[in-house]
Amino acid sequence: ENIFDRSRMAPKTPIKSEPVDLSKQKGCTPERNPITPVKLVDKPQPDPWTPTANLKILVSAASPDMRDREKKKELFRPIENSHQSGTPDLLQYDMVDDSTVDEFEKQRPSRKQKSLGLLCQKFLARYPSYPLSTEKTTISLDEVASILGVERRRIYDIVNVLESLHLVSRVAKNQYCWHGRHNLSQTLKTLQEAGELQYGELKTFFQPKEQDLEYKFEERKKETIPNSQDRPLLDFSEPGCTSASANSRKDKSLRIMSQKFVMLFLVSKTKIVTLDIAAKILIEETQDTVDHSKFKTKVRRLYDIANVLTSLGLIKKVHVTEERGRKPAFKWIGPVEFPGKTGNLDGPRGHSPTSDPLPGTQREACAPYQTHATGKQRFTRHASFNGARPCEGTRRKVSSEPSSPHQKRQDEYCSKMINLAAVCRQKIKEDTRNKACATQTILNSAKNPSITSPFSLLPLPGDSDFCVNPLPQAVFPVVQTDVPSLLLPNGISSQAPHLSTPATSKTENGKPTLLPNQPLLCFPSSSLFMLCGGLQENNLKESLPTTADMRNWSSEGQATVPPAAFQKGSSHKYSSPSAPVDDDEPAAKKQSMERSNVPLSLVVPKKPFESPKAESTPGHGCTSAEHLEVFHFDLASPAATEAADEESTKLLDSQGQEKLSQKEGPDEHSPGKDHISKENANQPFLPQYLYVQPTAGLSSFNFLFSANQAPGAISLAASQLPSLSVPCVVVPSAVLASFPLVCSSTITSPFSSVPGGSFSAAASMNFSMSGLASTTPVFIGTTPVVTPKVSSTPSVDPQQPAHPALHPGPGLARSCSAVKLDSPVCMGHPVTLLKMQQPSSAPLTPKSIRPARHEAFFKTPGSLGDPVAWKKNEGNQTRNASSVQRRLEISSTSPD
DNA sequence: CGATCCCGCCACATT
DNA sequence: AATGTGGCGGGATCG
Repeated sequence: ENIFDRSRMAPKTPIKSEPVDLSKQKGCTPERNPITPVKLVDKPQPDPWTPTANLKILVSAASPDMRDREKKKELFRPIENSHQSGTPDLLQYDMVDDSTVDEFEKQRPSRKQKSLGLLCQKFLARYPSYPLSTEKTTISLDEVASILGVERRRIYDIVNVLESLHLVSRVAKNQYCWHGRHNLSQTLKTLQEAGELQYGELKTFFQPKEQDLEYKFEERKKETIPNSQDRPLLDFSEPGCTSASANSRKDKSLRIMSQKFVMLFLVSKTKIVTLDIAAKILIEETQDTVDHSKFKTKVRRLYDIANVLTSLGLIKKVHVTEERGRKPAFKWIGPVEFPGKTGNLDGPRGHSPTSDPLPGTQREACAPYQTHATGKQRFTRHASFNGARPCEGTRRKVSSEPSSPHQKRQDEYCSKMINLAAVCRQKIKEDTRNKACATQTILNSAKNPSITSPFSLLPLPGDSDFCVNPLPQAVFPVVQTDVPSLLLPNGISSQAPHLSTPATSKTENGKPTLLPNQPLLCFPSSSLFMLCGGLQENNLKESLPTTADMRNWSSEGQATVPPAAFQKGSSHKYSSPSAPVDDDEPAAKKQSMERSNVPLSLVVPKKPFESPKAESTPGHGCTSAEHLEVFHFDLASPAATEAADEESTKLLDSQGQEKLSQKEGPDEHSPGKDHISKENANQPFLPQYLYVQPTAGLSSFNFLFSANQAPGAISLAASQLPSLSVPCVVVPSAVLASFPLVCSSTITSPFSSVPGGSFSAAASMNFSMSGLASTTPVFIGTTPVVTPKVSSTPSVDPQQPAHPALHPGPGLARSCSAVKLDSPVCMGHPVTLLKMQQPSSAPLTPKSIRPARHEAFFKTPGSLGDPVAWKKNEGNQTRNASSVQRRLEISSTSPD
């Protein structure tokens, strides 16, 4: 409730002012910004996902009853409406704002607002992309449905797809277990392998170009591919466990379709799959017949799947123009190469191996049940681990199928499938021995939900996932290695995916070392979004959704990305240094915290280096501190970003720049705002950069830097960090400052140092952050300068340019390297940093600094609220704005 | 008008 | 039989 209120409050204010304010203040409150967007009035559309979700959640929390009632319509509406503004939603109820908003929006929900994609984002926002291994999150369908205000049926659509990727597993009746993205890479890899077998031949066909190809494709399909019907090809999932019986029902076609759909992407050279081709392929045997109706239905389902995958940031919608015309298609934007083995997570990168060492597999699936497992599955699983039994695939046959006639075929297919599976399995094993092991275990464990945790616990090779968990052991050693891997994982829902891409870039960049650094960051994907959303409101939202953007960044930005991945992992690692134990607890706590925040899940990374300090704090102290840190982190970054964005946007926009945009991809977005949003999105990444952490309450420091690495910058950071840990710290303040700044420029005051100029600087910083620069701090300094640059052009190109300029910093460096940025920047960074420190810090002590920060933050209207509040999650939008502040508070607090 | 895809009926599975 | 799942496709929206 508290949260709720608070959020409301804050938002409200901003809201009120809305347009006007914006124009005036510009920076003032981040919140506003979001609101501003509202201006979108026109309908930004971007979706509010997060915000809305938060709102809903809040609402539900506040009054379940209301929720139910309103649930569908009313609730929705308001939310939706508000959602534009994001924050307002919550508020919506009251508030003047409403009136305002309502006026515009009110009208009706608009179908988009109820879209599966949006719903999925909301759903994903509720859970951490990389939950700690130790904890298991169970999902109650009814609960989620009511919270999100949708019918349960819709939740099934989401969960089924997520289940196909092993992000969740069914535990029991109405209960699903959230696994997060830890095993995503592994799952994708498996799918890719399976896809090679099944569709490898067709690869060529995928190219959209020719129809002819398509035809061929189809033909082959028939031949080659077995019919479908099979169940999950892959289903790694669970092992048989239980019942075998399971088989029942047609296998969830949606699940199978989802896997196949993903496989098509993974085996496609272009990574682009048009809907019609996918539908044809997926129709399976039916083949010829292909009734038009059937085709139509299939396409419908693909849209459902695509919406979820898009929300996950694995694909984005594109259009391929063929001779005939333009056809709807989707492009894979998730990780492509999976490191030899495991690859987990990393995905994005493609590079190789990062570290593969890790392997981690982890578990994934819990196997929900056996049910599915069909023969094939079995194999797969089996492969994974024992195999054994399973039921056979027979069940299927029996079942219904309209086309019983095909049974034979099916059988054949099944056998083929099985063979394939076996092959795949072998390959997989070979490839990833480790994985396999892990997987197996996982699988086994998977069965039991609880099991999972064990995995995590286990250090195994598998853990690689970076896991988070790995805790102690892994932690130490791992650090670097792990980190990278961690990075990979982007996670995050929408963001995450994005991240992944970036990750890739990272990899490139990276040096492994760098990577390690990255780990630092983590941020909850959602959180980011959330934040962003709050700030920018709609824009942000959009950004989120659009993974594509993310990609862009990543690709361009290079670095940008890593962020997500690390999140948790990184944090862990860092923290780990201190002691396993600490890690664990903290981790656990974190998780819990995160989870609660859900949206925010961050990981906090603690720095190993610091760890010592942390340790001092150890346990609880540490934990708390850590958490705090984390939050700060996350928040900060987001906030900063947001702020930056806002300001920048505002400023820029006004000027025409926007461009901060960094990277955004040129691709899509066009509108200024969009850009912004992108930026925001980027921002999330920002996190990569730095982090500050205060470790123990003490001083700590924090800092951060970017994951990305910036070579130069990074180097600094890295070296520094580790060693320095302390000194560097500064960042936070900077960050904070930035935030405030962001918020509104107003902040300047806080910033004291910066006033006017600084202000701008601050803004810039934000940008940078978002942009990529990992090094946020740097940015600051640099930023200012950059900012101007930024103005450069509008969007597209600008992005980078701007950023580069902006970023210069270390993170930048990375980015530079990768992207266009200029390296020079790097140089700047250091400097920047200094600046940063000075201002804030001069004082070395973090604490002292902090206060200042707070002030700044606080300034913001939102004000703070308790950390707790935001913790909760939702309310995000509102939070966004406020979040920043809160963060600040927290940070300060925590230390305290 | 084609692309999307929400909505929810209703069959089948599970309890 | 009740309840959980989820296939499916009509038809509303969107672009």
